[in-house]
Amino acid sequence: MLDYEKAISIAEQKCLQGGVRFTQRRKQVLSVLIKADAALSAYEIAEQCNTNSKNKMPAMSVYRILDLLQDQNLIHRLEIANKYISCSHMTCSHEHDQSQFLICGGCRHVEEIYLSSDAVDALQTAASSAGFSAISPQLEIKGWCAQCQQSED
Amino acid sequence: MLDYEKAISIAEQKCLQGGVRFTQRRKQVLSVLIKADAALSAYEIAEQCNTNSKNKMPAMSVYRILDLLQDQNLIHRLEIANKYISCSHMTCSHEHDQSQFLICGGCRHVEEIYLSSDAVDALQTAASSAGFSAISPQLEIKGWCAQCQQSED
DNA sequence: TCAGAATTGATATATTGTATCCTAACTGCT
DNA sequence: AGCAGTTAGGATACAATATATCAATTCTGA
Repeated sequence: MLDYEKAISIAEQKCLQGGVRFTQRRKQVLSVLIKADAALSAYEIAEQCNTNSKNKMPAMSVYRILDLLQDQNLIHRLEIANKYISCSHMTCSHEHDQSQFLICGGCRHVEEIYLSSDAVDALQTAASSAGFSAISPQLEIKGWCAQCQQSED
Repeated sequence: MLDYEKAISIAEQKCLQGGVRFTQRRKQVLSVLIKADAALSAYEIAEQCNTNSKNKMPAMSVYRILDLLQDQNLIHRLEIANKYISCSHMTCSHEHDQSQFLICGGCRHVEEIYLSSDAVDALQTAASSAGFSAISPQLEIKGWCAQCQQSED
């Protein structure tokens, strides 16, 4: 899990750089995601916010804030799982332009992995020969986690 | 695009082998997908059915039928796009256990690609070292198609 | 302080997908 | 053919995810 204090201060910086404010509402949403250390749906995030605080967080606001946090590269949206996760590279100083996620088809558990550059290159090549000129830097791969694999037997 | 007549007759066989009936309703849904030669949402399929025929096709039935067709390996569900596409290997005689789709983040256009076995191996290796014992045979990759790439400029 | 921009609130609605229960159609058996 | 059991489809309700819109509020810079 990310160092919470560090992550928040970096988020603050990134928002500043991006010309947007790091408001209480936005901090609240990001905090939930960092502390959860797992992929959560927008409505799960809203629920979390509402148990921790009396100031009601509507789902609508969560979506807006998630969009913004994504623009600032602070979180990722996992399209296969319909969930959101805090960027594990947030506190790194160097640049990362590739993130790969394994998503369990059974329990929807999400695991971040690191592909070899060869594998990434192969994907890029296949994509461009199909007329896709720029593949997304984020790859989602569906699989079966060890636990769900077992219970299938 | 698939040879329609051939595809339908193969679907009939596969259903027979699978111990399920290839009813008119199921044929209707599969026909729409084959003829569309593109990825369609469940509701788009229902709409298509309803313009071609007077016998109303409820979305609920479409979902049920899509599930079944998927079990028989006649169609694929694209989770990133929330759409369905007829299996382009339906009329092949040999086995295929890998399908890879490129999905445009802009227009949601879907393109089927073929990855080298090296690339697939790399994915498998990365997955298993993360505790995912069996990666899904279907890979969805998000990117930007040539057209959407242009209009971004 | 005040105007304009950014942010949030509030409400409605679209889209995608499931749950449930009942009816209709088909199949295999006698 | 007639019946019992299974499979398939219809109908309705609703859950989960997401977007659109407009008004109110808060912040920022001049």
